[in-house]
Amino acid sequence: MTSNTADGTVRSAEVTDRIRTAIVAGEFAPGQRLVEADLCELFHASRGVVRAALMDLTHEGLVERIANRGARVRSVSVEEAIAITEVRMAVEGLCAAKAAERITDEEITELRDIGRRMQDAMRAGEVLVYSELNGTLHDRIREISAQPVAADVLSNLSARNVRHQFRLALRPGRPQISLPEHLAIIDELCARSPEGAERAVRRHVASVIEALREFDTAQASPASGLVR
Amino acid sequence: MTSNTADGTVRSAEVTDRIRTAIVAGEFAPGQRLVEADLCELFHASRGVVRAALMDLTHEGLVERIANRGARVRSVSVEEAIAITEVRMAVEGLCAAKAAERITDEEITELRDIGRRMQDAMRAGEVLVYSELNGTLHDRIREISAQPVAADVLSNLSARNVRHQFRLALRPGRPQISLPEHLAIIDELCARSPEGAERAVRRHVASVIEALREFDTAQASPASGLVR
DNA sequence: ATGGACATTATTGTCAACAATCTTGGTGAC
DNA sequence: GTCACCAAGATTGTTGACAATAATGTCCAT
Repeated sequence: MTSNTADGTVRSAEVTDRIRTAIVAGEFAPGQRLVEADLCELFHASRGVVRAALMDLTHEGLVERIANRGARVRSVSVEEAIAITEVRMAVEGLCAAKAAERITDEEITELRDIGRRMQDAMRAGEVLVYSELNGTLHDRIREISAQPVAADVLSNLSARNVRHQFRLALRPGRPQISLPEHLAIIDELCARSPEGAERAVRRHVASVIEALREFDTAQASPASGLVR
Repeated sequence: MTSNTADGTVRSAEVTDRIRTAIVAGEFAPGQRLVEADLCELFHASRGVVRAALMDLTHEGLVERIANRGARVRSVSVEEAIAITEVRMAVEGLCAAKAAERITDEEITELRDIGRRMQDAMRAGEVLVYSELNGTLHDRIREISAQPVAADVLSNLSARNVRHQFRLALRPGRPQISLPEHLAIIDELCARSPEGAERAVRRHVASVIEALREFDTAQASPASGLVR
């Protein structure tokens, strides 16, 4: 049951969600123009709500708008994905440090459990399960840190990056690299060491950046340097 | 010459700017309700543009909106100001590190010049000049770092914090504390030391947090603990 | 052919009216 | 007196129509 009105039109938040989903899922390709009238027809909504949705998504960094010239799906270059991840590294480091100070005994067992399940998933080759656990781990650290501003910033940053994030997770060999890093983060948190946790998070995200860079060149070189 | 239309109504961006200015200047007090109809009359704009402006400002963190219940000026508690500043610390640390890697010789002389002028301003007791130089220093570091995402996040964070930032700068004795910290940042940047610059920035922002905390208790205690 | 002025079209920006929703004050039953 | 309920008012959410703007195509002079 959606929050549609009786006549089949949808509310503002719904339209925002649906456009966001479509962008994240790749149904709207990066760079594609988003003409308000088209979206109205597609979602059976009025232009007002579509406009509002586009404004929201612009602030989320998923859509790019130029005055009087319309909106388009923002295409995040690898370069920008790296910049986003660099900031994530700084802020997640902060979260980890704060989480290490505040973590409770129950949360420690919870994180250890997540770590175990990540190991299992990797051994079983369950890439998607691993990727999902990865997400919950990062989320839980945010929550434990009790730093609402950081959580806000991070949710914004990862929204922009979903595409790269996703493609990266599916890279063969990637879980093998990131698993020990994740386990190290969990260890430091459970040892209640703020400095250690921050260091571990930074090491991890630095390795993500490294992988993004490799991904960039790996993509560019098969076309014998003509791309970019 | 503003971007007004012939009949005296104003464009969307104008209204956003004017509301933002009014909030930052304190004309709209924290917690004050912002009724769309009132703002329409005040700025001679239609409700559509006022709504858009409020949405923008909501994303900037200056305004708080609850569905069907309207918007109000977001009141940033000292607690939240500290959280904001903590994130700023992390991100500005990143900027400083990157800036130290990229800084040119011209920029080094420029920063040294800012440092000298800050010393002069403090010796002369010119608090406002000092405060302004403080702002330009932080801005220049951002620019030199060439980290657009970090710049984005930071501009958002400081927009939310203007009020506390301002009150803090006017505190007697504050420049005496922060000046050496600023000079240390400049020194590390000019020495092109990423780690040193990040450390110096963190030390500085940590001292800002400390000052915010003191400010909090200094405000609370005169009322003999009844506040909070 | 080419380049510039002009009309055309596609698209976004703005507005005022209407609908939905929440708050507030009152009324009556208990 | 207090609670639930309902009506009235205030305020936000939505819509479709209209205005303004930028992109595109056309025509004519050179």
